[in-house]
Amino acid sequence: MTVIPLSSARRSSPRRRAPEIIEAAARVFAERGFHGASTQDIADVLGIRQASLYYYFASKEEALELVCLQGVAGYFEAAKAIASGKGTAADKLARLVKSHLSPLADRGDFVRVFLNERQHLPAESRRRIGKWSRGLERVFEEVLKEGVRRGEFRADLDTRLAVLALLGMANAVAGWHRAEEIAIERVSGEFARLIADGVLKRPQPRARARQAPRSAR
Amino acid sequence: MTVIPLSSARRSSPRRRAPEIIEAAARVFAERGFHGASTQDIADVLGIRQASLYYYFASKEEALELVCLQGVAGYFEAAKAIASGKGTAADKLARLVKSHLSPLADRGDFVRVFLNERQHLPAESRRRIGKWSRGLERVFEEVLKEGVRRGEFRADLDTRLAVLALLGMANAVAGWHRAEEIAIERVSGEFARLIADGVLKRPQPRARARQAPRSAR
DNA sequence: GCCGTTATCTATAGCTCAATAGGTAGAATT
DNA sequence: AATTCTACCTATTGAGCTATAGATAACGGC
Repeated sequence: MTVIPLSSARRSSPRRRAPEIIEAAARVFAERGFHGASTQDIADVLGIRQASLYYYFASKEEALELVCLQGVAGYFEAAKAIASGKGTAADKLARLVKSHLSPLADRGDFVRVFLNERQHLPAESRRRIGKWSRGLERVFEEVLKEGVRRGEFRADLDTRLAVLALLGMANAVAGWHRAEEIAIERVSGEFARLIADGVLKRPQPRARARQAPRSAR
Repeated sequence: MTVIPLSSARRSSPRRRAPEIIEAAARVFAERGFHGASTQDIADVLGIRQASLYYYFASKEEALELVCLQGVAGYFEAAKAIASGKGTAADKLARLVKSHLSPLADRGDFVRVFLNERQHLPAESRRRIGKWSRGLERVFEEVLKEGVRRGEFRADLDTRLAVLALLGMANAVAGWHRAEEIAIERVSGEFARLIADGVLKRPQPRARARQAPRSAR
């Protein structure tokens, strides 16, 4: 018969030794977009032939999924660890921002591809990956709600909109942090301050009352 | 000879009656991205044949440029009018945000295409269009600097980073304002508040000292 | 009632691209 | 030493896409 049942099982295994290949894909996808990039472009980066790529992935779309997966990896876990840890809500928020921006330094291409190209994933993997995003939003929003409950944050804060604002602001960094020559550490700090205090100057606060005045929990 | 000098001059004129065509292009580009969309897709939206599109534009890239132009149109002028008008810096900032978000309501597709696809424009038109962006950033930054000078805003504010944060936050709205069912008016208000005040609750300010305590100018 | 213009159409050239088939040199395994 | 596996290669197919060429139907002006 025409069946070669091994091949499909085989094909999914040798991916272990392929980090270079997906890194090249990430670079190319980040630069030209998924549809704007050809598999030839990826091969050129690696110095191999176009067809040789198919030893490492079964389709261009699978390559995109692998890149996107590395683009979100760890975000949720890191955020959850911070949210369920110690500290005031304001402290947690600052640390969330910092932790959210730090991957830009060492795998910016992956993050950019996730942010800009995930829409071109086939429906199924898009939904699978989308869950991480929504989970992350939930973690951020819970910290905001906690802050409101504890009286640290404004009672009239729309936490949903605040999350979207915050993530929009943070994710946009991926778009310019190369062109602007500035360390992400610096950006994290400034953003945390901006989110907490805004731009307005206050009639200096007598006591720096950041500790929650309400009862525990 | 082989020259048909009329044709190229002709080609650029009948565009007057073509708003439907670029709107269809905007919709398709917004949905699938420039490279992910085919001219066939655009024709399908309009119910005409693929080749007929070339009566309205000379190339797919020109179509993208036309869409992008409508995606930025007016932003700079509106912002400049606000910046050079009356009011406190905080008021101006709030109005800038509102004016920046309002085009999303009636030409969201154009704005989205400008934001996400302008990178795929040919170098020349990309640079031409990029000037509007940079001009807009400058207007925003000048309002921020004015606020600092007048003592309305924090003296230690990094105005460049604040602009990027603010625009990142605002531009991200294009990505979700459909899915989240919320009026942009509402978003503008909440964002303006967020930018000014941040999320923190203050030990209630005695006097709502928003008027500049410094000398005029 | 002829003529130019406008807004389409059909047909197709020419190209790029993803993906498959099948081969092979060298390293590792037995 | 023979065999298997790994990491490529060459060659090609077939689909899809942009853009051009040339025809035409409807219509308004003269």
